[in-house]
Amino acid sequence: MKQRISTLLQDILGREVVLEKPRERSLGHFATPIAFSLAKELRKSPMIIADELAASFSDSEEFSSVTAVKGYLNFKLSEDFLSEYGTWALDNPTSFARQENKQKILLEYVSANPTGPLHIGHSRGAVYGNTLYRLAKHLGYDITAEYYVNDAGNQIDLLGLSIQLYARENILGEDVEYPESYYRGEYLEDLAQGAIVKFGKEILSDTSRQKELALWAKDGVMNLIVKDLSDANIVFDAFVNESALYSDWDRVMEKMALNDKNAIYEKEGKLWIASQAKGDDNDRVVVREDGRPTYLAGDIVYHNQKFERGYDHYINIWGADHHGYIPRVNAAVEYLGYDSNKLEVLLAQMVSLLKDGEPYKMSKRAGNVILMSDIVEEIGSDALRFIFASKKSDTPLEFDIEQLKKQDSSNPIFYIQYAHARIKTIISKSSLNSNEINSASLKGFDGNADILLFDALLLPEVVEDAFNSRQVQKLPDYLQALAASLHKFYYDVRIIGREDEAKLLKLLMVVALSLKTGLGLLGIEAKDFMSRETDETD
RNA sequence: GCGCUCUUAGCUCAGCUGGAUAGAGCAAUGCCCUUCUAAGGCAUCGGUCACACGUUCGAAUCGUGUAGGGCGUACCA
Repeated sequence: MKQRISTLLQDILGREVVLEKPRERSLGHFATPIAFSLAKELRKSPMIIADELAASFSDSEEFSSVTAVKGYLNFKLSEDFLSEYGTWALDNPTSFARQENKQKILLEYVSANPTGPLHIGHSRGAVYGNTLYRLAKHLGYDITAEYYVNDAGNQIDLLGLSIQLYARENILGEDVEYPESYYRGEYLEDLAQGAIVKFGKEILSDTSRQKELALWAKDGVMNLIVKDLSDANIVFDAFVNESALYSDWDRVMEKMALNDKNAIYEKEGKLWIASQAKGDDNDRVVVREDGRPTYLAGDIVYHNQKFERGYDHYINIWGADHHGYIPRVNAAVEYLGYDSNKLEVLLAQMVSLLKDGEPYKMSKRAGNVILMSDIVEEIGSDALRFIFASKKSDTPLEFDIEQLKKQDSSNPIFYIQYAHARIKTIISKSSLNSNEINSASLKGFDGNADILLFDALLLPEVVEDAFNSRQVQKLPDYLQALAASLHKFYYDVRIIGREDEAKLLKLLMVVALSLKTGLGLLGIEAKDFMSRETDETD
């Protein structure tokens, strides 16, 4: 809608136009401050320019009025335009807010180490990434969601060791020293018990079999992670194992050397990548003195593989504590002969939890982590998704765990769900059938109904803007505002029994479509009915 | 020290390609159920947009500086 208006204005005014929301709804649907920017070159006052411009829109199908107020140009869309659009949306519900985009995108996110279940910090990036994924799909992009499994390196050794220590302490009853850096948590119990069934008790105390134990256990941990994710409606298209990449290492190094013979060099018995020459602070070690590759080595091979698979654009979602890592990966991508501008790294900032106003320090390796699965169980996946999707991902977020547990109006997801359920209830209570509703027109509203219609039809712009700007929170913000409009309308107008009942119901159906589509993009299912819980037993 | 980033209402956050009176939710206070679910609506309260200077007809938005917070500055991932 906005797109169409915008190009229309460009045709008439002959230049790019910034469209914004007017200060007040009564002024119009769209506004532009273009007269101000023209004022200087035309050497005329903005007021006069705006008046002149307004006059040039005298006969246009799309607008019912174009007015100049204090230098702003305000546009009011015509009833025909809005009615046609709303009817089209109801007739083509699955096409509403959809687009065609040819671009192929590879999205990598979560990629948490397979050393324990996901915690609350991971879930932010997970929700953010999955919401982007859903938006992209809806907009027609060919997008693939991928999880990079770091199943090699120190943390895997540590997993094996941690299981053994846990088992020796809690199952075999030994007195062991359990250093801070080792993993803890209930899941170790299940892994240890599983290991006994699979390998026998001996493996729990045989230090030479740690690796074997770990390699077996990581699959179990991945199952936990996959379940945590799917409980929050997050599903991946592919998993790539770090361990499977190293066979490609020699070829990738040759590839870099072919592009730039100084890309990789040897010093002090180690292999380094000359990332400083590509904007990093220092050069980085990729293979240690003992021949073990560093984490970066895996990422280099992985990114080479990504680019060889040939996408138009690559998006990585990383925790904010990895931001210093971006230059070295970019350096590697360039040494591999690819355009690092195609690689976009989005950072999901830290989540800090408060409990009754006190900071709640999270550490994955301490036992006191807040598990994603616990939160999903307590407040539901819908509320979790909504909370993370409604905050800008690149600013640190702080919230009180007690607030999260509330299931009342302070939880905006209920507010939106309730709006949708109210519409469904009215429609089911009306004596009109769907034919009578669908054949009504969306014209000739009084009161605020036309504003509600316009609001509901804004979804396509919001979806597009939310994805393009990677500002996912614009969608929940919009849905909340739309729900507010609906609730107000519901209060003001008693629909059943009015003579224009059919067209009002049709209007509500457009609102419901917008809410349902929007919620779906957030991975939340719209409810047709909500039963109020009376007495809460806690 | 250096790099990145943040600072907007009591709290959590929007707004930032410069534009009309800086917004929402929560909290607080007061109203509205003989009315399609009150999980709702209405109203009130609440702000020197961290501070200073600069650019501009115009700055929460852009630039510089200051203060304070977070993260990074690994041959950990």
